[in-house]
Amino acid sequence: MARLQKSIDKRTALLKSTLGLINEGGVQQACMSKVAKMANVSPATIYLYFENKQDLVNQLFNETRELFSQTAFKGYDQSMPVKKSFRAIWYNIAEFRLKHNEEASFLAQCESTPIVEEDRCKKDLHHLKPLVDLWLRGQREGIIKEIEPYLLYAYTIYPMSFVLNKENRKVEPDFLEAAFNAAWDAIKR
Amino acid sequence: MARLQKSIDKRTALLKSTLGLINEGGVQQACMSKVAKMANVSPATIYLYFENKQDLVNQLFNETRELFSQTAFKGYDQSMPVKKSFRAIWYNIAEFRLKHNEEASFLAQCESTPIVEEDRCKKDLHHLKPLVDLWLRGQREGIIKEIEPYLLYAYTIYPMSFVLNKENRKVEPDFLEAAFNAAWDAIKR
DNA sequence: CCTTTAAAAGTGAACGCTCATTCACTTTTA
DNA sequence: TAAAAGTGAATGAGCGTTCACTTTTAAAGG
Repeated sequence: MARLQKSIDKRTALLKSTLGLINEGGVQQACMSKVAKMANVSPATIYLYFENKQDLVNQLFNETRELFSQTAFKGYDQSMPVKKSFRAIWYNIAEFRLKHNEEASFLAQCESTPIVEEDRCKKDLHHLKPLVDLWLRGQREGIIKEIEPYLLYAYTIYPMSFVLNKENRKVEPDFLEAAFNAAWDAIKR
Repeated sequence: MARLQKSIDKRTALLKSTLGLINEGGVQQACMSKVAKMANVSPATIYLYFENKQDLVNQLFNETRELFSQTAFKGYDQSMPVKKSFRAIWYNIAEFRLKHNEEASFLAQCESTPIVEEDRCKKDLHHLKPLVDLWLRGQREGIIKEIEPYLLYAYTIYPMSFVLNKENRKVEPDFLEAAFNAAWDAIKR
């Protein structure tokens, strides 16, 4: 049991190290020896937990995006009105960008770079299904513009990865509210 | 004269090869030997035109962004009303994304990846100064929301790199107009 | 409770490969 | 004909990955 926990911790440390190194200098800077050193293990140990480097990066991507989705829909209640729901999800995602800074910029890097293999559904919105459904409901209710979810995403969620970045100054509540209003105005009817 | 032209052509071919390779598989896939082969020169020849790989990538970035700025403000007339000017610039940028597909996705990659050295002004809007000035004028006229240029950019220009991508289906005029309307609605008062 | 023991986990050094860069040399230019 | 441009092969560093080996683990036996 303690043994299992140690194993999990080591795996987590390896993922964390990879995350940090990729954020600092891209994939080529995250070499196996550095990842190993940062996680206080031998390079060979990495191969007990991951098939190879690509597998390491893929798993990091999958788990990071899973964390993203979970945060996005934390406490989401479908019975609320469209705008209120949208606001809740939008702020959840903002919270993710702010609290999990490294994870967020890693995901942003994956979106515009061939780091991760999964090309097929890289650009679809599968991981945001409940949000897409919410938009469709909003469209049926005549609240939201009749444009593709793709566009709705581009003008509400996508900008956050630009706006909420670490090199940014402190993010005031006013700033966040202004950003949310811009997002809502972009897609409301 | 013919000699000078040949020199320029060779340099251009090298930049073009680098662009293509980086887009295909990231910086690590754009190795000097491949760049050389694709441009029909010897690897050693690259070093007649560029100091090293980083210099090659930096120059590619600078010149690509220069092309971007020039396209953005092509035929820009400051005396026109704010919305009309904004529309013209927005469509210019859309044209850039569509016509110079490779250049556009390279720039997008640079924005979220530590490919290029120039960290200082990576995230500022220096290369879009006339647009920022236009926004300020719009704010004075009470047409545009009183929020930072940073945010205005995030909700009007930044989304385009997501929306207008090569793996996207054909871009109809209607689609483009819908995207523009979303952008304008996001920032108009 | 302590010792045994075999499997599991972990290791540092080494291998083979690829890459950026250089160099001695050849070709082109005017 | 000498300077400029271009070259293919060589160099050395760094990478991902493997391997022979050591250490740790925890259940079994006394």
